[in-house]
Amino acid sequence: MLNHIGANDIALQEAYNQMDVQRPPRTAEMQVPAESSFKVACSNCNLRELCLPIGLSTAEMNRLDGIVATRKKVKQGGHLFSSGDPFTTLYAIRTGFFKTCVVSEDGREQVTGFQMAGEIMGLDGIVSDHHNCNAIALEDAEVCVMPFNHVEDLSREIPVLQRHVHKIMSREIVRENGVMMLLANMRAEERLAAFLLNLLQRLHARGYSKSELILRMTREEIGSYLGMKLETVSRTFSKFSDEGIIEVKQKNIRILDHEKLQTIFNASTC
Amino acid sequence: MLNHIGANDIALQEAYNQMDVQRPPRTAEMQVPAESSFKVACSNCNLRELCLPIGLSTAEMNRLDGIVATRKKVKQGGHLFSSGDPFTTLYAIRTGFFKTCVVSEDGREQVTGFQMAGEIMGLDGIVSDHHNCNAIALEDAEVCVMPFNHVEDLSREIPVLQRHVHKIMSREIVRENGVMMLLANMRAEERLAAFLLNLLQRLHARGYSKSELILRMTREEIGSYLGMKLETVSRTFSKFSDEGIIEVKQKNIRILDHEKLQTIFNASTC
DNA sequence: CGATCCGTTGAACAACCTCAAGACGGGTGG
DNA sequence: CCACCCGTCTTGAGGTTGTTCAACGGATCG
Repeated sequence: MLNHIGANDIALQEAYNQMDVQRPPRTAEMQVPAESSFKVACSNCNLRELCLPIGLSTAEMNRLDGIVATRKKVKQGGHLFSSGDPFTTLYAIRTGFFKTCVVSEDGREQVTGFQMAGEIMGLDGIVSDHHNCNAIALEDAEVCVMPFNHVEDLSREIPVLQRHVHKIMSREIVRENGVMMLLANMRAEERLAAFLLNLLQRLHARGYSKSELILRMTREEIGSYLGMKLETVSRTFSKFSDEGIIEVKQKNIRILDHEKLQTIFNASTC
Repeated sequence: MLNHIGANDIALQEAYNQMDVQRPPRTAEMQVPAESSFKVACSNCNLRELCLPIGLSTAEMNRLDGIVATRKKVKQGGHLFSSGDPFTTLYAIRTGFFKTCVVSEDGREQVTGFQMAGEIMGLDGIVSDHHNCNAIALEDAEVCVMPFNHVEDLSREIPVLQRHVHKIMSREIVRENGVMMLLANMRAEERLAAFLLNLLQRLHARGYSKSELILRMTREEIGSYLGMKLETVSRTFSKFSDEGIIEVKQKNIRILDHEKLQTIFNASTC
């Protein structure tokens, strides 16, 4: 059930359990203009198991290297793409953290997801050739630019890639099914527990601790995603803290009782 | 915005405006065993513009005929597939009406969508090779069975089909984004207005009236989809009725003031 | 024609929201 | 280096929406 709101790395969690990468501190020197870009190769990217299918031959891998046209840096707060922009490419996150959100005519913003390294963005644009949401960096980020025509061309020649693309889209559909369940059926505490567990799972798959995390988004953004007001998010954090389940220090969260969090998440009998 | 919760027929609405098909009354004779199936062809199916890409050559069309292995009838209340079933095929609805729903461990059911003729079901199963939701017929139905391996094989040879498959999946992602917005941000009246307008739009695209519809689902199923209790659904229907916006006679709904419904849907300033 | 499911309505209640005030922390400029 | 400022977060009090529980009416179907 947790997987329903999970990211596109569920099956790969085990493979990454032994990783112990720590995110390097961001320094001023690393912040280059948002539009700068340069050539790269997937075949020696340490995230390739997150983005690409497994079991490719060397020849196929070499062909796939061409799938990433360029990389692109986005500074914190910058838009990778905006609703209404023409759709031409998918993006794979190399570093950084994004939110995607839709905005209704009357200005209400709905965060539809949070994305981290190895996850794919832009799938919403395929149906209408225009993006349907905003993708905004919550910290300085770098993405791989994958022209969709090229993805399709290669998919026709590499069945494993074709299946992989289909799985990524299907996974997003299933994730959103889980969010619907969360929004329609769960109470505030269950939502927040589900949110934290999901983030922990995805971060753990990337080599981070299971018992600590840094929230890259504000309380308001969490609230938007979970269908509750920022005050309720804050109160629920406080409640968890009072109960000794977590320790909250601003954006730093330490998990003290993972099991209890799981129990809250599973709670039907409230 | 309405399109966010729309079905996979948005772009085709205009093409179908002139249709004037009325659903034939269901009789006992039409109800055959759920498992019966037989061969058919897409090329002369009157729903092909809803299921299939436009602009195919005759040769391509002939190849595509083979995409539907069989048809399958499902009786009201029957499961087309269930969560956990091995995934092998997609389904296109020929006649009838379905709901898809996920069930959490603790037994809470969440309706994730309602599907009608020309719409595709089963995309949720691709990611894990197992279905992730239940698809249940809300009236006697018939679907086209399309083995997914075959869909993929043909997609590799017919780029237009490949793109079409991608669009269908992207459309589902965008639809669910809209549902998230609805669940997280809207009040009961807005949700129900959005729901009615969406159904009307999709039915209209299939030749039905813009001012009348028959609900194939119960108040509870509507409530599940919209994240509210059946009592609230009923009360909101009554409220709309009192205000002269609609006329409610059990499952029969007549739209008296389409514009007002639209206004409620758009209402930010409540 | 009775059983059952479905829908409607009322009244009390709870969860969450709204509004408001104040605390904290990081960044900036003097 | 310190003071200030702004965005963010926390907490309280009171209000509102939607839920819960319950009873009843109506439709459908064997």
